[in-house]
Amino acid sequence: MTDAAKKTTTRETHLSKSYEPVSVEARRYEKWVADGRFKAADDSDRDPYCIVIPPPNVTGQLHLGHALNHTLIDAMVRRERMRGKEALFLPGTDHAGISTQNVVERQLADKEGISRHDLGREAFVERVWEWKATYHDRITSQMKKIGDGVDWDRERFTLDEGLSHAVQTIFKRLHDDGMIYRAERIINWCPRCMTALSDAEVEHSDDAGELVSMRYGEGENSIVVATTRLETMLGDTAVAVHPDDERYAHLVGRTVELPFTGRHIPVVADEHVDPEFGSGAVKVTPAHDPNDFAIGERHGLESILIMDERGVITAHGPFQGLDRFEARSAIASALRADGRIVAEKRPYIHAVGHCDRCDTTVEPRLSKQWFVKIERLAKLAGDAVRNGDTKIYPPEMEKRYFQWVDNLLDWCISRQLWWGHRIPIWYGPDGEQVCVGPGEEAPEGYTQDPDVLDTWFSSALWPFSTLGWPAETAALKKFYPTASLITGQDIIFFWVVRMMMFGTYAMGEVPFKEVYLHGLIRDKEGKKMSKSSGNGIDPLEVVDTYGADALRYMLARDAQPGSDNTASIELAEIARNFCNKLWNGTRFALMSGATVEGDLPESPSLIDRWILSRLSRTVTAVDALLDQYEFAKAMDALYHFAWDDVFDWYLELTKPVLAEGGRPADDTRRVIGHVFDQLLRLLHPVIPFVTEELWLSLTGGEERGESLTVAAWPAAGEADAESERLVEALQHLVVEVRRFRDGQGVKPSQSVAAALTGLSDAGLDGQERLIRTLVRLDEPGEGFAPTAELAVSDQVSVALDTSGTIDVAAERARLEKALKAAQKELDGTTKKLGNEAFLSKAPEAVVEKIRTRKATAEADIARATAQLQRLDG
RNA sequence: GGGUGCUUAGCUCAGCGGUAGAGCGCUGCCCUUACAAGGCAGAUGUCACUGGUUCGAACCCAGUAGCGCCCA
Repeated sequence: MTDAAKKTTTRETHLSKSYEPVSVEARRYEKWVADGRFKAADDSDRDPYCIVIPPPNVTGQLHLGHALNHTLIDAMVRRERMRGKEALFLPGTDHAGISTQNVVERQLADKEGISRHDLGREAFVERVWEWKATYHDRITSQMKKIGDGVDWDRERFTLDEGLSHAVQTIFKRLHDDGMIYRAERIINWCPRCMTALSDAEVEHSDDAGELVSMRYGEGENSIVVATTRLETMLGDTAVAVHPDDERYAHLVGRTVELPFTGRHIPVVADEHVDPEFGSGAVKVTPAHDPNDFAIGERHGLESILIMDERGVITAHGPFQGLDRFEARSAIASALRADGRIVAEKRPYIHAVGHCDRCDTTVEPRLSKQWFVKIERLAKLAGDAVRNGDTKIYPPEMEKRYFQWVDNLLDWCISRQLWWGHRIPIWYGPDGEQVCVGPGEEAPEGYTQDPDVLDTWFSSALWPFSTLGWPAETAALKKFYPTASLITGQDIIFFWVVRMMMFGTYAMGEVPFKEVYLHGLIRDKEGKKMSKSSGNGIDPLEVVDTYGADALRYMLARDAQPGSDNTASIELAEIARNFCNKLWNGTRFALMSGATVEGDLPESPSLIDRWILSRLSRTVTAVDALLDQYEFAKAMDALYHFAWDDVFDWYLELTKPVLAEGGRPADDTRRVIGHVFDQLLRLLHPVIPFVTEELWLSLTGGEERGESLTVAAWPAAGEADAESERLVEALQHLVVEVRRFRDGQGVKPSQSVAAALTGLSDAGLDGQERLIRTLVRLDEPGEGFAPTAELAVSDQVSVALDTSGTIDVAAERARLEKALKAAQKELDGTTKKLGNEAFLSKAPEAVVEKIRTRKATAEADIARATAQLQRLDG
């Protein structure tokens, strides 16, 4: 810290020879926080710009997907802060009901051999809070390490007091609006987590099972049904056929005997049966299948639950006490022994639902749960996007949004867990039921519903509960609706849609004006990264090895809207190399006396005009790209401006000027200072640490309490096309000479005598000395005897005295290659221009362009040919 | 099964109607006092396949094949 202060106060370049992130990052981050750089004010005159964090699981740890997400959010917010907005990146975490409870239960079992029931609800929840405290510190320190510029004073947790109040408030409001109800329905049940799940928490995969066809009943009174879930037959209460299916018309209204149970079940006619599938007859298990439940309701069938919460068969009979999968094979054997199996298809690939937390096969199960009526909310959420109140980036993602939001079923929100927001419904001794709002007391003698709410129920309030809702806080007024939501496209259904529903419902206004859905992180094989498949790259390891800036840069430069990121450790190295290059470029600028003091020169030199023009174009491009969340392209533009234009050309071009000294050198020092000042600003949102460190060295701003975090974002100036054209000509000349030298095996350090002609015709008056220095061409001296002549362009040619024989073969090869390329170009353009249809139908501008290309090709050929002849001569 | 996207240089990806591009990798030369985590120069492609539209197709249309994702 004191070292750094010394560095900047002396304004000298005590920067190390290469960038060492560890020596910079933690120190910088602490200072930013201490100086309140990320704090947003509720009462400022500045326009608001707020993005709320997609809250990570408080007991989880950051993976690369989080790092990508945070990088993009942080970059957007930092840029807006620099643009003078009241910028807020609001942090927090969620309580992740199921997975957190799972983890703590497992730990209790492993370490103490007890279950949550042994502890009891209160003590168990107490334990989870302890667990939460530990892991909360881990995840926040990770966020600090990757440089999240969040307002820590506003950090929220879904289970904290304010947010719990918000949950209770909206529950009560929805309840009183008739939009929350309790009903017996078929829900997704996880027999391992022992709780209901919402549709979104079920993942379907195509699994290999078996399709077994079996016969119910005997003789004329028999019917064949097929199933992949044999065990459910114990709960069958009917067989259904299509009403028009003549094969079974005689059976409708009669009963067949259900094996093992002694029950006689009716054959019913139902239009929803597909007569084409299997035998055309289906078994009906209303308590264990949503379609069968619907059939059951239509025909007044009994619903028989045949297993308990763990998936163990409870139906009386030989299979009682077996797990559902054990029962499946036991039943198969028994049926086979009975001669009832008429066909078996194995493997039979079919979609099977799995719990997205533990991968256990989900059991559809009749159960009494709480639901949110979705229709009105879904319409609000869908219309908000249709109306353009919220804009989705990339736009293709809208389809996926509508596909979900327009086909939503009622949302099952109750969970049979202890960790979460307890449902604020209380039951009276005589079956009364009241919803208790915030600040209200349940009547004496009532007991509260034991279940808790789906975590996403509270996450859905996040964009406004975190700002103080339901209180009409200044923060809420200032920052709602938030500017944007940036999140992975995999949680569009869990989270984005639900925030849209609750936001529009509770606030009457969308929660965010834009949504940017970024891709997932994959490994080099295209697989989704995960800890279980062992292909994960730990972002914190990347930080330790290459620095947070390298991590952020690597992620941002690969973030293309609509496609996933392919991460590999090599990308981190590339990113680190860029940071190092920037470090050294700036170090050189400082050593050259670059300054940000005073006005820019009134009449800058050609190369200064050129770099200022390139800067202007870069600012324009980066702004346009970032406005569209085109991070990869913005980074590409910055990369090329920095590396190609500034480091490879501009700095090299300034060296001779600086060596010359005098006023031109002073002017250029000022321009170098400006260019680096602006470049560092442009890069700061993505690579905040290295840019801050360098910028403070460049400007000496630390002692004045300055920081790049709050420095003004660059404004694009005018482009200067003339300077760009001239410098391009100069670059072309330089490259041609270098090629020649390289082809001739002339060492870079070796000077060659040369005469340059036609520079003023090419508009490069006054650049001769610069060019000579750059490519080591000495003035022709006594006895100058050119051995080769390079016709660089129509105007410029260079005669070189290589003081000896030249490698004719190499030079000929070089020229012949150029000639061949030009000839190909001439052939192509000549053919086009000889095509009547092309001339009459193509736009004039295109025809003109082809004519120019043809002329250029002709000139190139003439020059190359002449040079080849000279070689022979 | 219904949607939706992808297939371009060895790898990762841009380009989406008018000269095929980038980064990395590769080849050669160079420790040129900012940087070898670097510099200079160079090589590299039947733009998946088959038809069609067009003066002109990597780009538009149709079909085929492979891969991916979402939803059931």
